Amino acid sequence: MTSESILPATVPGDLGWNLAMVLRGYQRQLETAVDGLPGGVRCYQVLSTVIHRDPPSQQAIGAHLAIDRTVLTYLLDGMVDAGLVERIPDPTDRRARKIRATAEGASVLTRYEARVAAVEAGILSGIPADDGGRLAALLGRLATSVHRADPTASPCEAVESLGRADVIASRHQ
Amino acid sequence: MTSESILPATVPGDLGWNLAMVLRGYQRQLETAVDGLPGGVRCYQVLSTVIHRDPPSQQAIGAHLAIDRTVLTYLLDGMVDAGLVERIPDPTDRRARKIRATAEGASVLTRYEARVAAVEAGILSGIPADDGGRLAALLGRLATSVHRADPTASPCEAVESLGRADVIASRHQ
DNA sequence: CGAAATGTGCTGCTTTACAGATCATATGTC
DNA sequence: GACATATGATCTGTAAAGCAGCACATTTCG
Repeated sequence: MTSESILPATVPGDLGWNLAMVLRGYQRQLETAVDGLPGGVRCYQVLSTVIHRDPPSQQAIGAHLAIDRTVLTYLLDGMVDAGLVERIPDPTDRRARKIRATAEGASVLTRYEARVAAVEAGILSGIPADDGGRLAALLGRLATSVHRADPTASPCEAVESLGRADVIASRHQ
Repeated sequence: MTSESILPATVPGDLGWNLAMVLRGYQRQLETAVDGLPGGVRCYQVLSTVIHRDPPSQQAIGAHLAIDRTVLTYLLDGMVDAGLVERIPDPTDRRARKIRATAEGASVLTRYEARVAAVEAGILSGIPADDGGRLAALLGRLATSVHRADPTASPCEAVESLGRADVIASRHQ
């Protein structure tokens, strides 16, 4: 009862509706923004994950993005065919395949990241700029907490602890 | 370039990842919370929409919840069979079917709303309480703006303007 | 060396969403 | 009033996506 006051005047279920509405609008715009990539939005997500988080295996990618292993297989097939990434046998564990971005994959990602950033800014432009920043920051913290409580997302916990400031610096040319 | 500063230190695509992560954790918990309803989460959403927003037709429900007309048909079939709602020919336009909740449907919704509210509070408990409230409020405003910019969601614009304070009052017993 | 465990790829099944046609009703025009 | 067109709902068939299960290669443990 005491925690009721933290919620504004909404109906139970509005949180999910709001999340779904924002995510749907975001993903629809993103679909046009990543037009040309084999596999659509997921291709961008995989490429971004590979470059920015350097996951050790396909399983780590799938766990991070909630993509089924079997789906990831043919998704990566298309990306390999397009020359964006390559499968390299992990020298330390030859069962696993290390997914590494090619030079073209890196340049393609840089190009598309500008579009994606524009889409995100466009979505957030619906509310005042400082509120947009606050929302993005709060959402990031909430996602981290949800992610931590999620039992299925254990493999990328190690990746989570990797530094991110250097990664961000690298994308600003 | 000037709008870059409104974004915190994130990679382009993180907004979508954060949204998807939170929504996925939310919906997973919700699935267990609405266990017993015919149609799962969507049944709850439809029931909540019918009672709280009083949509004039099935089309309005589908547009509001982004449910395809054909899917909504058999989803409502299950709800009618369960005695939660009933299809009433609209006297003003007999092509349309007015979906009205039965007395049992209303009581069922009230019961399940407590569970859903608990899930939402649990999700938001991952961050400080006042931040959770701020996030929910900001997300609501952002969802409204996205919704307004969404051309496919026009039919429920009229419903949007309906009062909500009375609805909230009624759900507190 | 043998046995269990793990990563990956392949196959088939189930569920789900979407497009098209159909029927009933409403609206506009003559 | 008669007709053509538009809209809401339902039904049918098709396409896509996810998931469980099996198979193969490789690692790790006993």
